[in-house]
Amino acid sequence: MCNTEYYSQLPIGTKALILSKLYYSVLSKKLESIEVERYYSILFFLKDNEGCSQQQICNNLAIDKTAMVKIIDYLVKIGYVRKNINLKNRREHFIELTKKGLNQTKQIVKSFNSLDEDLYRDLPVNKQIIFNEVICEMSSKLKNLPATDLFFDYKKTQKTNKK
Amino acid sequence: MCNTEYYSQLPIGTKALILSKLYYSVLSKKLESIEVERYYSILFFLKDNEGCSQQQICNNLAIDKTAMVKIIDYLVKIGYVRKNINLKNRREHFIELTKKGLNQTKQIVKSFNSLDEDLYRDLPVNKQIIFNEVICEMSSKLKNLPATDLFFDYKKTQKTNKK
DNA sequence: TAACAATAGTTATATTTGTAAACTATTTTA
DNA sequence: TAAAATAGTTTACAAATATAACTATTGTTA
Repeated sequence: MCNTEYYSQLPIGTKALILSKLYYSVLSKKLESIEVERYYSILFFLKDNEGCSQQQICNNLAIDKTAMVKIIDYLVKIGYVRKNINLKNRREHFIELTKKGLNQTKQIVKSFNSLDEDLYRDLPVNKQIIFNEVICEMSSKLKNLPATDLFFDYKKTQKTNKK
Repeated sequence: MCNTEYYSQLPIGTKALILSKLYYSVLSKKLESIEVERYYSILFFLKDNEGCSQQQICNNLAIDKTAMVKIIDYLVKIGYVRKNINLKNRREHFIELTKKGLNQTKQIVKSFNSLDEDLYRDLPVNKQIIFNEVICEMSSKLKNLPATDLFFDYKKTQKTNKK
């Protein structure tokens, strides 16, 4: 037989995945009027971290760097961001929001914040703090456990030149 | 300029998404010896909910039902699950683990549990409880907010017969 | 009870994302 | 200076996501 409210018995990672799916589904609804339908978290991140390199976005948001190339290309195409070579380290590209991108991103940030407020409403502040502490600690613990190297470049190139 | 530890300032949904990515990346590493490389949460769910319908899995794990068809087909093909028509409601298919599937799932459950234990270790029990309360409450709140109907079939067919 | 709506699952299609490998260009290290 | 590491790109393919239309079955109601 099948429980209807099984959520609380699920593993931590599964709970987190479901929470994020529900969250982004609600957020997308709130942001239907915006041109972009995704990449909200990247724009959110860029607003606070102007002139970031692509790799820094990847590291902070756990997104693969080959996926990031396409995302940035798309955001450049629709005029949300600009790409400038770092003259001090010509491998790096600084990513910056354009005026248009910044305007749209302000709305995105507002939606993120209002949704977070909805979720924190009626929740005692000490519980909010503990929730944040715990989720941060868990992510930082996980970063130090052996993983399939999905997002980070931990010596991916040890098998040099295949021949 | 770019912070290296920006995580704590991210929105709730983004934190949850990153946590789940890190979690599954570590879990996959632990389960490298297992034949399947994904669908761990579905097998975990089935172990406690034998004879579930596909729709019930979808509702509980927030997975789209068209994706579920392919996943179940695959799990049937590799001999992990069985599909039986519910004779009391012939639209429904009961999904059950086979002996092989159950054996593999036991290892999967073990890995989930040991990873959760790692994450809870050194964390006071009251914080563990609050974390779970909060994450459950948030998911249940989100289910009651307007969303793009990704996973659930809330009157998707209101625009009848297109003509 | 006949028409209609709702539900469970399927198929088809298109787009996006995930993953791996190999690659250029640049910088760092030995 | 040669080798290794880093940042980003390209290609190719597998898998996930999203939409729409579909069958079969069950529930509702005029």
